[in-house]
Parts: sequence; C-alpha cells; structure tokens
Amino acid sequence: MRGLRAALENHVLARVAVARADLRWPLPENLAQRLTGRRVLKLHRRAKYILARLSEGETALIHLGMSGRMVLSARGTNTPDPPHAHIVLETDGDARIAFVDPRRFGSFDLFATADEATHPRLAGLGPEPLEDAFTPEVLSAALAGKHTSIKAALLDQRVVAGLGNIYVSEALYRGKISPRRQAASVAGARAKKLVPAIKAVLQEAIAAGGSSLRDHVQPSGELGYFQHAWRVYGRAGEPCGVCPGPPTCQGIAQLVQSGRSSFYCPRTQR
DNA sequence: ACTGTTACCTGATTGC
DNA sequence: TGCAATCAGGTAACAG
Repeated sequence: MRGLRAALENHVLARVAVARADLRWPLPENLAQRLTGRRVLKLHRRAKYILARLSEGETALIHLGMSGRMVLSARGTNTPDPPHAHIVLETDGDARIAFVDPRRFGSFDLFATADEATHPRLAGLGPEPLEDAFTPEVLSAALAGKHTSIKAALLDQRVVAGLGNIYVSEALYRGKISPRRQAASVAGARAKKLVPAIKAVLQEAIAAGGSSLRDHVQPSGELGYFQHAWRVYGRAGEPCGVCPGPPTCQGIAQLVQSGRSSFYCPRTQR
C-alpha cells in the first residue's frame, strides 16, 4: 500500500484493463468501465486489505491473497506485463500498475464507501495490531474462552487483524509462548509480553519492506528484506540463537497446526 | 456457536 | 534428466 501511494493517490485512472471475470470471487460487473475516469483520493489499509477511496463515493477493496503482487512500471514503456496480470491500471500520472496473482486467491471489489462498516469482508475484523487500542487487555479479552491454540487464534482475523502465518510464528517466538498453548491461557503476564512482540515484529517487517518469498517484491521492484530477519520461520533444525544447543536444546521445531506450519523453540517458548 | 478440515489455484522445490 | 508429489504468504465454505 505504501509503495502504491505515490503512483495512485490524487491521480485519475485513465485506462483500465480487466483480463478475466474472476479472481477468488467474481469481479464486479463492468469493473473496467466503472474504474475508468475515477480519481484515487486516498489509499488505506485494513487488516490485509488495501482500500482505495475513489471519487464519486466508491471504494476499491483489494486483497493480494497468497501470491498476489502489484507491479509498478511507467506507462508507455514497452516492458510487457508479467504473466497473470489480471487487472492493469494506468494513471494520468504515467504510472502503470498491474495486479499480478498466479494463484488467484486475491480479490478486487468495488463498493459504496458509505457501506464500508457493513461490507462482509470488513465487518468482522478484529483490532489493528499497531494501533494503541490493541492492548494486552484487549487481546486477552478476545482470547478468553477460546478452545483452540494460540497459533490458530492469532491467525483468526476476528481476534486481531492482519497477522499471517509467518508473523504469528515470529511473534510467538519473541513473546516466548508456545504455538500449542491454549489461546485462553494467554492472559496476564503472557499477554503483556505477546502484544509488544506482535507490534515489534510488524513494525520491523514494514520497515524492512515486508517478507519476500521467492519472487515476491515491492511495487517498485525492490525485494522485501524481512525474510532475512526471520528468527524461527522456515528454520526447522537450526539453533534458535538464544539456547546453548544440543544436548540442552535441539533447535527450532516445526509442527503443523490447522494445516499450516508453525516454527518455534520448544525450550524457550512455553 | 465453535473448531478443525477442505477447497480454491499455479508454480517452485523436493524426492525418486 | 524427468516426472510426480509436496508445499507455499489466505480465507471462505463446509463438516462435525
């Protein structure tokens, strides 16, 4: 979202090409026509959604899914769009923005800005983790009574909005909490530790330009560099960096919870 | 109502 | 080298 601001904010969408009828969901009817000529007033983010406030009272709601990315280039250059460029926006500011998403788990919706509070994708979302209102008390209240693991609970966007599989592992490592721990037991001192751990992981990741797996990149083409800062994710068997190593600690463990890999240090995370 | 599993899709990597 | 199996940043729909 930050990488798109300069190209989009206060620019008019001069030309829009939509290459197919659906991504994760059917695309809005006549999407290209409805976007063409609109001015992008402001870009926002809510959870993992990019919201583009448009003129004439509508908002575009964009999710990149697992494999989605925005590819920025200058309009008029003859560089072809990459494969799977499903939606291509060109602005009056000479920018070309391609929504590229091989797996098509992403989405693009257009709705009346006035309906934002009731949009089905947005209505149930939990608090933004980087806002001051996300406190240990708020988190433990959301976790109270949950009969599931803290790992699954933190992935639940109704508990806290915007954490994904990588950052949950990283935050639990920093908070010294096992991903297997019952969610409801993360309260008091544990919640007091976990909330700052979540905030720190996200802030550092944003500052580093995000996590790039394989070829995932910033709109500018720069790679996100946070993957170099992963302390546990993808590091099964490696020493955690805190423990003395064998025989005291066997290093970072991997387990599968609700179909997703968790990485953690069984010795320091309880 | 709540929880865990499956399904949606392509492409890169791993293992035989 | 080639081919098949496995796995991947998410989340909605489904089953129990």
